Amino acid sequence: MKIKKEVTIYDLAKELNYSPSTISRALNNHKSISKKTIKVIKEAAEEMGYRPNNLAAGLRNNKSNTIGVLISRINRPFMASLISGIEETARKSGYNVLISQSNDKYENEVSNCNALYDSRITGLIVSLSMETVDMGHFQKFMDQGIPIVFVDRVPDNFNSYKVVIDNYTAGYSATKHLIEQGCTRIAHFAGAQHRNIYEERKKGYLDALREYGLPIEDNLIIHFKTLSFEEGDKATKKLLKMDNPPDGIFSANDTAAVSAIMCAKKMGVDVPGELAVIGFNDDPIASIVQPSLSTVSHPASKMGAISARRILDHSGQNYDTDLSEITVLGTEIIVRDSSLKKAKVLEPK
Amino acid sequence: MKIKKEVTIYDLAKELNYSPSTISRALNNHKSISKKTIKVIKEAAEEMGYRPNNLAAGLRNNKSNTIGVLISRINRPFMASLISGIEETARKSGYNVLISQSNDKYENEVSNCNALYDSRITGLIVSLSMETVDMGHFQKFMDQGIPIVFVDRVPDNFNSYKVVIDNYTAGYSATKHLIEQGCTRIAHFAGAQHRNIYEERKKGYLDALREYGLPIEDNLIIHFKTLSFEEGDKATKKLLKMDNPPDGIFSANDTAAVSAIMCAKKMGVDVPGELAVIGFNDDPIASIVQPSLSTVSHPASKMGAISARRILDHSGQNYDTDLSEITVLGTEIIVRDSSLKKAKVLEPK
DNA sequence: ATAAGTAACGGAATCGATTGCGTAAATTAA
DNA sequence: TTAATTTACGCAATCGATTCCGTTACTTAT
Repeated sequence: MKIKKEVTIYDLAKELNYSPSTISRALNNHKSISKKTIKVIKEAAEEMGYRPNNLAAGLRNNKSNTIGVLISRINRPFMASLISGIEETARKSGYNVLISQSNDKYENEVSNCNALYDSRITGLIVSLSMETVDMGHFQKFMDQGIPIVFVDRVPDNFNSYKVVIDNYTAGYSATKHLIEQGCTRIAHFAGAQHRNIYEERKKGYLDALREYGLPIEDNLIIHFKTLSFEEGDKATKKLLKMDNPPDGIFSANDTAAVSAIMCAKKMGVDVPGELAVIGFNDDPIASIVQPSLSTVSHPASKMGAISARRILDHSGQNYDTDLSEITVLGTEIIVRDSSLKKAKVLEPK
Repeated sequence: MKIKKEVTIYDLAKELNYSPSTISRALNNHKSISKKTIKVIKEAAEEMGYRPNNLAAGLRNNKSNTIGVLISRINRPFMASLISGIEETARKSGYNVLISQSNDKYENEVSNCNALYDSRITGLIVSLSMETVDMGHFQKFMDQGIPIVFVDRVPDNFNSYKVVIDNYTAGYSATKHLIEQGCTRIAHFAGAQHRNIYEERKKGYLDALREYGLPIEDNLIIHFKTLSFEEGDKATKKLLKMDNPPDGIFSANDTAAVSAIMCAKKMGVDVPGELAVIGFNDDPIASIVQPSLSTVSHPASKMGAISARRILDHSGQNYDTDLSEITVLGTEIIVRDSSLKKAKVLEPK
């Protein structure tokens, strides 16, 4: 089949006896074009099926009205919601969203980073891969004044926009909650400690224990590689077989927490009676598992929306590489059955 | 801070005393450039921090090495996996992925469609919104020879590439499975019937009943609007309060199926003893709910990969608008506890 | 009535990479 | 040795939209 010729502003110009400059200005509502002319041109454009060519405009303006997103994996509830929030906000302002996943490999992060740069994105939103230590691949964005927003998994040795939750307080509160439920030997499923989020959750856990005068036992702190279901199952089995098993677990994610609940049940250990469990993220599985999983809820979609807004609002601003602008969002402890040893205390009105 | 000047092929040309043509050809491994020159130019490019400008190349070639994705919502397990598969395949071939979500609104689908078109995407992958009936907004892609791949939720009045699962057979098999487990009054949670996937799942359900001589009872077929948890809960309650309640449910998705299980448990109805349940999709919640949910597994990521490949392989081909090329993928019945009334029969080796 | 101002538009360069066509030099064939 | 290729490049147009400078025809102020 034959391909129809695309309609350009030159075609419109010829058809309407105007210059391409006027067509362009009219389509962009430039003030030096009369209302009447704008109306005529826009109607003709509509009728002739004109569609702007973003590549041409982008080349001329050296930007593409596109936000690049660089994350580890799309098919995780948190990440999917994050992207969803980014996409919604971006689209409202007429921006497109380019996505890429690193699968937690540094190498992929670097090459995806370059691919996004080559597309001349307006800004970049990043959640670091597990492996990433060096930040060199982000420098070219800074050099060009292209804003970078790190979200959730952020670096601490690189200045830029950052959107995070207060992982320390969340970890502290989750642990405190278990303590208030009567737990005295609380284990922690910790994530890779070079990623800020896991490090801070652990710090919160440790400080809560200290504050309540509970001993810190190294063999109750399990360092996970990926916080997967399998890892969680194995760790739980090991913990529950100890001579003096823990009576609570604070897991740095829900997947491992759910595996702990299911493993405990299989081993005949009562949750929360003998083992209280609290997770992190509020994934869908948290409300489905039985007993339902207490957890820390993450405003994922909102984080995405804020990150996108950072980029949209940045336009033309000067980039101060000497400081970071950090947005910290609150979290919420969602108390469900897996941690509820005592009856819920009614809040005063 | 000052913005560094970007390095272009003209800068390389000046620096190395070659013409821009030679630089361009060298970077693209054109055969008329000597190996030695290519090596020299590429090394200089690397050293000077040259990065190609996709906008410029795209404008010249009238394409952007970008695949557009238009779906209803990103934060659904199936969709997230689909995109993940698309992204992986696309990136391996050096393509970027632009995403947009319609939130199941026809209006959004149309405007996102235009936005993607304006970015001169190489191809479009679409899963239709719930509302979409008219297909006019896709015509401009056909006119330009830009391939469209409909995936999962596909139209039947529009010729193009299509990637689907055999929803009819899956619905048939799921229902048959319940029958073989001894169910005689099987309810169906049906989705919106103007979307092919739900229509076919229902057809499969109906035919299985017919084949086994079971009566079709209209009051056992519940038509859902969104197959949400709440809808499922309500429907289940209604069903179980009937004088002659069903002994099995085939739900067109897992969310509603899980809600049925939880609702039944709350009402003291044994699953699968008094009510066997099977869902669709194999979402993560399916293996977490107790009893674990039998379901139909969807090769989501693979569907994404195949869709992307369709577009990558299409390049330059002639578009025959008189036929559809349909790829049908198999599904698998995953038998878990929610449907297992009888002991599992061992397969012959 | 004349200078000054403004409204409405056109010309042409520009963004960066690609590529058809042309050409000089080097190599091979005869 | 000369003609015929082949190798290795350069020139300049091109893609479509934007925008800096004009320019012309009107208004408005004085």
